[in-house]
Amino acid sequence: MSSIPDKPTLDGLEAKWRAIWDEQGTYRFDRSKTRDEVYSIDTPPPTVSGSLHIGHVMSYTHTDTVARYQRMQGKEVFYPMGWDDNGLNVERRVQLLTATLCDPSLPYDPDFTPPQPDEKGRLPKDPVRISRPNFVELCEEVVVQMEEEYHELWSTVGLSVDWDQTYTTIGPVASRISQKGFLRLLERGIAYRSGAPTLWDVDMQTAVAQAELEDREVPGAYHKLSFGLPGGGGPDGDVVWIDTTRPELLPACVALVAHPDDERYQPLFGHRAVTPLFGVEVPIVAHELAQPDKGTGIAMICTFGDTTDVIWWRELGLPIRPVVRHDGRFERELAWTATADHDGDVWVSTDPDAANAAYAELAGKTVFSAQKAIVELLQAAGRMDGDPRPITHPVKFWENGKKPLEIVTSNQWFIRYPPASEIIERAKGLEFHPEYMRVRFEDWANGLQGDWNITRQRFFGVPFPIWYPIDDEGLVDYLSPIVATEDMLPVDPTTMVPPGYDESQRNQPGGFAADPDVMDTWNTSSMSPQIASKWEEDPDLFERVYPMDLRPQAHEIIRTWLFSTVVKAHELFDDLPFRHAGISGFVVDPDRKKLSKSKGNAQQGPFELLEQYGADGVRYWACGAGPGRDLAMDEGQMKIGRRLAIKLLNASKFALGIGEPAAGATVTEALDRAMLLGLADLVDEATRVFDGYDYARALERTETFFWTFTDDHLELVKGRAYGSGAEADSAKVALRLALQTLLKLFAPFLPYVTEEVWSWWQEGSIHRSPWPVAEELREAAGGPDDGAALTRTVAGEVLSLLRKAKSDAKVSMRTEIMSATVTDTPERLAALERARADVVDAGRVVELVTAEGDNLSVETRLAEAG
RNA sequence: GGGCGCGUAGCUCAGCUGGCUAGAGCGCUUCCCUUACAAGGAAGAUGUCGGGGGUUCGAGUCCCUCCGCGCCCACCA
Repeated sequence: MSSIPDKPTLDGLEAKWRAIWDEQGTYRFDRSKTRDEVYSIDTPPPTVSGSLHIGHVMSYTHTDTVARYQRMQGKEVFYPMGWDDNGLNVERRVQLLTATLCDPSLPYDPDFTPPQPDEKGRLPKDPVRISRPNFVELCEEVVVQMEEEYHELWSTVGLSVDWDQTYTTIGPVASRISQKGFLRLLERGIAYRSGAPTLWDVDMQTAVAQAELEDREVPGAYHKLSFGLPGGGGPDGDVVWIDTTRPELLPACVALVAHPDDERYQPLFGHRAVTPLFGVEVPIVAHELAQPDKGTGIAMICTFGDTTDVIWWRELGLPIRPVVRHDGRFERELAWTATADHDGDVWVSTDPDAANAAYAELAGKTVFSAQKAIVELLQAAGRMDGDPRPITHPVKFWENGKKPLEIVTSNQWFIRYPPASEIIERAKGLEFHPEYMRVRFEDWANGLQGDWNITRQRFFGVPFPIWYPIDDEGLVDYLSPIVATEDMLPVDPTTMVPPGYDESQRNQPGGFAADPDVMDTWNTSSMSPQIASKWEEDPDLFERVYPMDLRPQAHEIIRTWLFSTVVKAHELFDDLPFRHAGISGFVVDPDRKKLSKSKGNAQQGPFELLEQYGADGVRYWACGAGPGRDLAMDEGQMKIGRRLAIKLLNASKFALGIGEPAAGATVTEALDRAMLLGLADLVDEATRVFDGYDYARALERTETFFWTFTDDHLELVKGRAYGSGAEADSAKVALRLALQTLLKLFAPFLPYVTEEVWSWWQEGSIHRSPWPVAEELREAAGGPDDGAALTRTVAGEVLSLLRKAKSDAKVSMRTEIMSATVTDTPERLAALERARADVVDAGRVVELVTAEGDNLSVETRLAEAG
């Protein structure tokens, strides 16, 4: 407890209280508490590759208000912090920051130092190729720097995180848990390895999961090609015209497809067509996904042009003719022959010489160049109708990628999804805040196509605890994995040796080879509840905090993080990983566009804003948006928040400065009772909405009450409070009780200023003090008093009119009113009588008379100015 | 194409299960150094509650429809 400062200020509060909270362990998790006494939060581990922006501050502040509320409600809050330093994003950023490129074939160089920027701060244009261990080292260095930045940011914002409970998604605990989850699913056949068409980013040369896709509108063109129809029977006789945007995939064509009800093509089903240039016979098949109104109504199926091709290929049991390599270029060596050499040979042509000549023009080219080349060939051969017709169409990209995705075949690890209905049913036990966000979860479950590919052909991430045997001829058997045992975890197969082998057998005939890939970052993030609560690492802790109470997160990652976490817990624990999902919106600029650095509309960094408006001011702005709502970037609101904090300082100084009431004093006066009863209602509402995760409304209601409290109540009672006797004590008791309550109601939002004021006159931290109880306020007010509410209303209105008289007369508020005549209904006049002395005092009225009338009016005679 | 959300004063938003003359703050106008606060205070002006129907004694609040904005999803030859 300290004294009340003469000149209260917000300056320096952040540094002061951060240090004290840290030193006193205000937010430290007390692990003597049991699960029912604990409120646990599955904090989103921020991706440390991203640049810090104000959007982070908003959503994390929301979670913090809930954490602080629950703590004051008596819960022991488990509020850890993780760092997502795993995955492609980090890797890309490290490539950019250090001008390096990972080349796994290179040996480790212990003396490597990354390229240094020149005098203009620029890095060399051509990246230096380095080994995988060197690259991982660089990643770890960059990640540590960014974690420090985030820690500083969160700490300034005032997140009540327990900094002893931190984890990283690449650290040994996370790796072990992630790998263990994988091994358990592998045992049950839920994780499996399979060769399948895979969405592939040709730039990064890695597989990409469905959840990471986005559509982009890009220019393309229809090309109308003619296929031969040896038997005739088509609408155009012995040829059939198809439209395609991917003519370069003609050598990969495996069938033509039309809708089963399409009368134009029904005669062709079961017959064969011959591809132009390549002379390959392909079946003409029917499938309901073919759209009669698109192009000519009959399409070529290639392996693979888009995801529809994959569906057709799978459902119609077609052969595969892969032509695009993993680097996005056409295969160099393909040869067509007149007859099949052996069963299943797909490179058979009616005119192999022509086919091989045509393909020679494509071999080794990028998809883009190959398209130009094949158009020339088709036009020269008279197999194309006119020129390409430009269109704009949506194409799938990796959400962070630069080039359209290709679909290539490759061996990958998958996790089998349960049926959508099963996941949706499981999620019924999860409360969404706001509830309407559930549809995004369910839409995603219902739209799933195929299983979850968790393999990434990258270097920085959690590796698979897997090796593959090499036979005596040196061939790796990728479909017979050697699995690590759980006691070996975490495993890096490139440096560790599988059971029963020794290092000398690595990459040798009869030996073993490491799985070269790493896991999808979401495969690890999806176990954040288990990682934070240290599943099977610290069973005592796990018991106390798992499953979690709250998963806070942004709506954009419902399909990734939320979905995969629910699926993992469903499979591994047969339960939900948390009970509530608090979904936050975005920070948007005034044009409603998502705020981001890349669009150049994020002008001020978060540290500058925190410096300028204070953490409390920024938090006030952040809490202007309820769950799921977007929030406009608005420095004006931060300014208001700062002003509110200053007002709290001054109002508190005043209320406390009047002095303490006599021991045993009670609240007797109508205005005091009414104020406390109103406050009790406020407590009820704030509690109710907080329980429903509507922190924004709790703040708004509290703020509204507070301004009325300072503008009217304080003005009305200040004269009486300065006096002595029971009436003065009534005011003092009520003021102190109200102040204590309001500070607590504000504490989750404005942790610094409320703690500062609390420290003037109370022991301990406000953030560990109990949340106010409405009934206690009602008792202090002496029980219900319906009339008091009217007294409060009428007194406030009359005071306002008295002030208006002075304002209209352009005189100081200190000017005396010689006489004031209040006209109103008898009932309201009676109510006013209970506060007559307070109104007279606050309005500086010499003589107050009343007259009955229909509605409120006030006539005044002012004293002479001067 | 399907779905979700939003559209209330110049700006940012309240308005819960329909009910007395539609609210707050910012901004704006006028005024006030009043001993909690001039990084303040008082007072004031400003709204066809997106448009059109409907239910109802009564609708910003419920139903239908249209328009605009945002987001999510989509099998995109």
